[in-house]
Amino acid sequence: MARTQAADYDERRAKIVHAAAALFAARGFASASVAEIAAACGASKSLIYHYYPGKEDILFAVMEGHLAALLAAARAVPDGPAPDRLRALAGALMHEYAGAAARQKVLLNELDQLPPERRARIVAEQRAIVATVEVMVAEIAPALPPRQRFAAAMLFFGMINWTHTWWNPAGPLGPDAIAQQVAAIFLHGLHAS
Amino acid sequence: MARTQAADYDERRAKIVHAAAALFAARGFASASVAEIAAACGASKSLIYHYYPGKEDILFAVMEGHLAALLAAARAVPDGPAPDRLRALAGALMHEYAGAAARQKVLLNELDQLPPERRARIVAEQRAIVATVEVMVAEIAPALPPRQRFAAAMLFFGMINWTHTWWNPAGPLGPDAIAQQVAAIFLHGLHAS
DNA sequence: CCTACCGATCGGTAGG
DNA sequence: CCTACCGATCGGTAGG
Repeated sequence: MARTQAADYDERRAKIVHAAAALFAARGFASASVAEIAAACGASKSLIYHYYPGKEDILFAVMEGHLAALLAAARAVPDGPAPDRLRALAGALMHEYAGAAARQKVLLNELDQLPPERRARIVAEQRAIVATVEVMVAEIAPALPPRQRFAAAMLFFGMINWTHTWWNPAGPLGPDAIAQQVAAIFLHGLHAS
Repeated sequence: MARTQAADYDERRAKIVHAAAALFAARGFASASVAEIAAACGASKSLIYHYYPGKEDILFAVMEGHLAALLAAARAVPDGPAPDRLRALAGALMHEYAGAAARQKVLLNELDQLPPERRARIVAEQRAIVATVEVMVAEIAPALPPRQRFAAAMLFFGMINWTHTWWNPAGPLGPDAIAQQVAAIFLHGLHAS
């Protein structure tokens, strides 16, 4: 039987992942050192290695945790007509990004730093979210050839995901304002295609 | 007085920048080594340092060269009604990206690896291209509040720039097909806003 | 334009 | 004899 763990085991893991996300976002995965992550946690490097077997495992934890939140947000979109679902998804994603800018940036920029197997798992989860949008596109624009359905879905994610380069969640345009503008452009644009 | 230079001086610099762009795109700036760049050029590490004072200067050259091409493409868009200019710009950018996928990826992913002054210069050049789209937006949707004009322009670039994550230039959808779809969605979407 | 190196710092692990 | 953690240092490699 396993013996007792530190009472705050999960809390500590979460703190490490959080600090790592901020560092990886600011300086890049390869440039940020484990020593910096440890310092940001007020702990020793050995403590980090007690909780994670390696630096790369921390990167994977950052991405997996963020993707799990995105998938949950996508699944929480209520049933209804496709345009409503798309608006709801845009809003849910923008709200998720607003509170997780660092994790979002890491997910988008550091995928190549993962070994093939783990990268494939992340990509598969991303594709699951994309697939939900492809279904909406098929419903909104039935005349669109299947080949362009995927492209259309990716143009939607382009508008949404690119926001991390220019959008300030604390600025005058909140997550809902951006989500509405994205959904409006996409829905009217698709309909006219 | 300056002594003579190698006859193929510019050619060699271009080769270094090209090899570096491929390496930086594939492994990231921090993870790619100068030794790898040298090997890709069939040269020694010292040869690289003869042509560029440091690794970061090579990164800057990759970005500057690519942005110069993008700016030239943007300036080559002929005068006319804003919708026509936007369609032409989308096509010009997609054609530029099609032949420079590695440079495009480096420009989008490694900006943080540049020191503040140089990063500011790159950002300023990017903003110049964005400004041309803001002018088009103002012409297409005069009712749109100025504050949302910038956001709309960035949503356009989101669709365009995000293509580097999913689009295969050699696939069934060529640069013109993507550009047309982007322009159609954006123009119809904006008009209805 | 190369080989031979340097100061520094990396990710990861030893003993206690 | 366990888990949780520390100070110190390992072998190897980075940019220059």
